[in-house]
Amino acid sequence: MTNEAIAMRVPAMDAWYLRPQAAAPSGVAALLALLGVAAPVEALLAGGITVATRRVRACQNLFHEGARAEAIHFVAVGTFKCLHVAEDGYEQVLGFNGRGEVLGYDAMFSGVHPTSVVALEDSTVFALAPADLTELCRRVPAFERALQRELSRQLAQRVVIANLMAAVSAEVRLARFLVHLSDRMAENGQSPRRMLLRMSRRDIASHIGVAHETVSRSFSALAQWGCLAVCNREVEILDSERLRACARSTRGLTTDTPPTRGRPTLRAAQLSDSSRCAA
Amino acid sequence: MTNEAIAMRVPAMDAWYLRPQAAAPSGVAALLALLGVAAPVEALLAGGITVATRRVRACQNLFHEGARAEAIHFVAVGTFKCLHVAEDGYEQVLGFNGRGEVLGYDAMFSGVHPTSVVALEDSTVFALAPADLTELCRRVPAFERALQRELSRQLAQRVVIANLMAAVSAEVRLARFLVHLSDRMAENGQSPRRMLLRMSRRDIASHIGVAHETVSRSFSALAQWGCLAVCNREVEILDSERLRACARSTRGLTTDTPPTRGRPTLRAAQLSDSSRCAA
DNA sequence: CGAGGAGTTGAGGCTAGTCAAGGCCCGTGG
DNA sequence: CCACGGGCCTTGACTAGCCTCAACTCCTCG
Repeated sequence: MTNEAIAMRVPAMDAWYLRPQAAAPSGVAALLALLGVAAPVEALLAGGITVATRRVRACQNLFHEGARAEAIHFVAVGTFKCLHVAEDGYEQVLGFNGRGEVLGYDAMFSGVHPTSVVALEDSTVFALAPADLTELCRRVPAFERALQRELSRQLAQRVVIANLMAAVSAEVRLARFLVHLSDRMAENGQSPRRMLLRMSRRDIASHIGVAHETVSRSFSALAQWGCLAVCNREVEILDSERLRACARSTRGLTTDTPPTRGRPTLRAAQLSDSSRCAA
Repeated sequence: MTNEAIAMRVPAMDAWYLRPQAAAPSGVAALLALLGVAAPVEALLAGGITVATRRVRACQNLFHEGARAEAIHFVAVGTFKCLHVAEDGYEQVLGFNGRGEVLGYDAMFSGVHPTSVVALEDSTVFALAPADLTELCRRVPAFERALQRELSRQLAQRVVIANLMAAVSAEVRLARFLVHLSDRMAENGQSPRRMLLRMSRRDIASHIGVAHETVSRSFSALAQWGCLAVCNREVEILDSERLRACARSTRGLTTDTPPTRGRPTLRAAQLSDSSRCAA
């Protein structure tokens, strides 16, 4: 209903979206290389499987929520955010995806995308039709294993989201977000210490369930505590152990996490004389 | 133990809730009947597939986080909670599962359970070994479709969790939780208006990301607004439309999507005067 | 050069967390 | 049998933390 309306509102983009764009460079081989899957030559040479390459500009949708799923995508270059739009337009960000990750797998079994995916920068994906996906799984067992590993990760996403949005302080949520991001960078062979955030503060705010100003303040707090160095979207983790300790802390327990001379001026203490708020 | 006791306290409601529901002769036929899958007789007669029946007492684990997954489970009778335990012992509740739902599917592809599952009342599950699961899918296509539908739902879980834990007021979160629960009751052919909650306030609190006292207050608020009648764990939805309107409201909004106005304000506040809650 | 978005920071009000007390119900043990 | 202890739930009081609004800077883009 609303989703159709939203889809209709962007005809120009849809035209671009649906353009053939032809199977580019290497096709199947490039996809398997991206996933780190070694494949027998005969599997590559056998025809019938089409791997399309699609470029998506920053801020454009890879696909819209509610759209019929015609392909499964693998991020080759770039970063995406996965989100759900409420009826009143509020964007709930569900996660961010980078190189090697699968997009739209959650539509494979229902046929309809339950979420929208938007590029955060100019990006490239490989697109594979469901039938070709099945065929590739049959021909390359290692690919099937990679896909199943990815499926496990998708299923585990709810734990990640719950941990990020749990009832803990904003600084802890941000710390958990950064730790998670850092871990994934490490998995991808990139530096887990220096990161360039592709998403806005607002996107992070939606993802961890706080206001975007609070994200900003939490970055400042983590920096003051010596965990981070922050310069706009460039983040360097200075003290990984302290950051992880912060990410581990919950609200129920005493402030055991930032005991180390973190707070230069305890703002809360200064504000203690805030008269009364009695009814 | 305590759950048993509590269940005993509401005999009239339990009689309604726990109505016979197919006394389950055991085996494959019972499992397929549970899922509403019609199967050819020959598929049932052919041996080789073992469907075990397992009883789990209230407050006991069906399986533990980190355990190797040896079977996939289908809830035949009862209710479970799915949770993740943090290092400091904090229980993050990820969801609740009732009759007909699958438990432990997220371990199928990794071999290890990423979450724990605990019975909220004395319950019964069907257990199926992975190999038998595959075989049953092969023999009964309708079962495979049912399983794929379930997989879609599991993948969509992160959207549900994000909506429940998003940055909105506690009353809205609780309303969303109840609407979701009501919808699932309706799907199962049970009354979507009168519900007996099998989980404690604390479990709900963890699930929607607030303190358990706040859950209590939010129940009271929804009752005062005329949405609900609440008596301990017995909940009756008096005004479904108002409850859903409350569930829809959000606290913030992105200036991105709606080019026009139509700000839905912040709170569903105009619903105030409602004499009493007892119906 | 102005417009506008992204990010930061401050001030203040309000939500919800925390602590506490009390009611209710049960199981245990005297 | 009853007293006791301990869960669960509710409600009240207090207040810490976060949301909101607002101002300002920086940067990009037309």
